[in-house]
Amino acid sequence: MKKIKTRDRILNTSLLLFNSLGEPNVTTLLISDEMEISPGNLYYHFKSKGDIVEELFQAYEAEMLDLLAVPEDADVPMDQFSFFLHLLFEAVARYRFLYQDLVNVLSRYDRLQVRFRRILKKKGEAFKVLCESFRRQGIMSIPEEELASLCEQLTLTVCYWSSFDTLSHLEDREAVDPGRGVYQMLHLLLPYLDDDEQDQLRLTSHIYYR
Amino acid sequence: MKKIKTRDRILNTSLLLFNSLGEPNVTTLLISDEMEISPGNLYYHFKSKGDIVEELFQAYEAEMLDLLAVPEDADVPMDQFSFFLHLLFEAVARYRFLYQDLVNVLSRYDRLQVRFRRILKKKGEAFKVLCESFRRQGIMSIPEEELASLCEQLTLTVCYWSSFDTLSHLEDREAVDPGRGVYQMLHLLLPYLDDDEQDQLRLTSHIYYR
DNA sequence: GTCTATAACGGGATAGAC
DNA sequence: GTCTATCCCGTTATAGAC
Repeated sequence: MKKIKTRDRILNTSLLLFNSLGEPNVTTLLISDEMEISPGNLYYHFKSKGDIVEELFQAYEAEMLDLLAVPEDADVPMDQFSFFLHLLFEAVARYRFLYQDLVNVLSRYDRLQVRFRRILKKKGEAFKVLCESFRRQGIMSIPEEELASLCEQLTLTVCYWSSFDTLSHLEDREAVDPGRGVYQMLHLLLPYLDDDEQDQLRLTSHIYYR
Repeated sequence: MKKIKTRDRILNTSLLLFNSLGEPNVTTLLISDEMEISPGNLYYHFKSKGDIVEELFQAYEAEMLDLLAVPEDADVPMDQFSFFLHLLFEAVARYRFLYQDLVNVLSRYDRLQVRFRRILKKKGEAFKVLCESFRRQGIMSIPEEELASLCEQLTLTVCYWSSFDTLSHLEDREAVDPGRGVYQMLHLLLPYLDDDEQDQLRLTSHIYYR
């Protein structure tokens, strides 16, 4: 039974509160209050609120870059792709405070902007690589121009699905079932797959739809 | 040469500043400063900042509901649909401050939430009606379940495309060319259209791509 | 490392004169 | 309708004792 360092508790509590209330609505006072430590103590560990945000962002960035390191020339089967999507949505959900107030957060902590853009770009590239793998395997056929458009659409959907889903179906900012996002993403691919693969996917994608 | 009422100037200036700097970053002082009136004067016309936001929202709501009143049983041709999309994106662009900080704005002015949700729902329904019109005309074929998914995707894209586009391609919060959004939306329909219509659309959609 | 107290600042909003 | 002056409050951040 190991005692968690205060510094880490601050990070955990902040992430929790940011995700449920939205980063702009969470004050340093609220964080320290929730943890039952003094505000001064919090500022002993972090010199500013922005530092907390940045450190959380760094963790997010690391997880994402790790996940997005897709091998160029592997033949990825469809079910592995679904799994990949699932991990992606889970990572996004864990740091959903970033996405819920994306423009706002990036405008106030502007050093994050370039880094976020880089991740976004990597997402698009990962989708490109994966679709090309599907094409090589002969289970997907799509004209070049439509491929670009599709990858943009996939990238956009990873970003905004959970906000959108919360907005249109739920009351609060609770975590959303990542499955619905995966389902939606798979349906973007669906029309470009060959017939066998389509039927297969129609059957399996229901697993994801709660 | 008619003189514009101060009240309206406040609304115009606010909208301008909200769109370019983000609503959370715009203080009532900045608004009055920009107009070269006193802060007190601003508060003579509006009893709070929230009232300004609400009135702008109301204008947005009116425009939207007007636009979304799609007749149930009309046979809408594809190029009219494109035009509809264009108007939609323009309306969104005019009030982009709402979308750029959507969760944040809706959480701070919570009376807007239900109303925004209602508009969102109407968007989805409008797309449903339009797709069904395409089906009736025999230019589109899509299974029922995929149709639901497609309409959600269209709704999501109307909401977030401009934020996404700004984020991934531009520096500031300037207005985005609505054409790219229309292009992207049309590409979502593309795979479900019959061959003739697809070829047609591939040709015309280039108009929209800047 | 942790506390209490408080400074410093900014933004929303009001009072009252003109 | 418009102005100036000011209040009030929440939030970030620091100082200094324990």
